[in-house]
Amino acid sequence: MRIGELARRTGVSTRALRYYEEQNLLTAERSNTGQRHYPETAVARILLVRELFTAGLSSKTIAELTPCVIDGKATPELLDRLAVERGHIDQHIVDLTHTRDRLDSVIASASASMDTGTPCQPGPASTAPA
Amino acid sequence: MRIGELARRTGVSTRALRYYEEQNLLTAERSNTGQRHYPETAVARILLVRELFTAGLSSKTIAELTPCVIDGKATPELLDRLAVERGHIDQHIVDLTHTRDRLDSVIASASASMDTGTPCQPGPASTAPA
DNA sequence: CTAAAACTTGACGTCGACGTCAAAGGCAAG
DNA sequence: CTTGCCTTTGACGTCGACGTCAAGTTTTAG
Repeated sequence: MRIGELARRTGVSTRALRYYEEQNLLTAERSNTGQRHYPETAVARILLVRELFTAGLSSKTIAELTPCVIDGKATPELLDRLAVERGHIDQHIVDLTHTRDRLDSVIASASASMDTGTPCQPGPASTAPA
Repeated sequence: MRIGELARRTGVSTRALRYYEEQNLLTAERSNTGQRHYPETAVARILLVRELFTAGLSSKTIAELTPCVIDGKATPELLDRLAVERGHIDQHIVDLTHTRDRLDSVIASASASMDTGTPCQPGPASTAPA
């Protein structure tokens, strides 16, 4: 498969795919005229890379970890790095959950104040009041 | 309180604080010589702003929503925006949880393969195999 | 064979959240 | 008054993940 089809099938731009290759997140066979050719497995690989980008990892980190995730090439150091990144993601989840809950209570009290017509005395969830 | 103390107490640089003001995330009194002076409540406000930045909101979005979160100034439109952002955060949590679980299974199978000495046949969690 | 579509490398542009440096003015201590 | 830290505005720099031309090949459709 060539780069255009891979782009369509993954929803990732060709520019991004070339960028991924440049960052060693992806390898490609070359035809004798220089065009990239990808195997079917490239699709899953791209989706993994996207997933890790979405999780906030940098291309450098992804480049270090994908061999482990894809091929099961795991050294103790890579497993450490993997655990560290897992920890970051976990912390991010904790933070996001906290923020979401806070927004929920803001929405709840704001909705209530709109219902009652009161100017919204902030409830116990607000951090602001002195 | 002047900008330096606020910076120390929030762990945010003075540059960032001026940037926040420029983006209308923060207001400051000015002394007759032009120096910024903040009330105690500014500390909590900064922490809220940081929380929302961490949650992936842009300064523009934060500027639109903080009046609602801080002062309870809620119009139906703001409540909508708030709910939309809550949804984004929620989706992000779902994505991150999925990625974390995937990393977990990679770590588990990689650890197992290191224990057994096998070259790590990917388990049911891997998306890669054709 | 020819025109269109797809592909190549190279290089500059973008955007957001600041970092960093510069030049100048403010403020409390000795 | 001067020393030294704090603060001011202004403006350019940065970094990552691409977007966007540009100019030239290659592949495909007719």
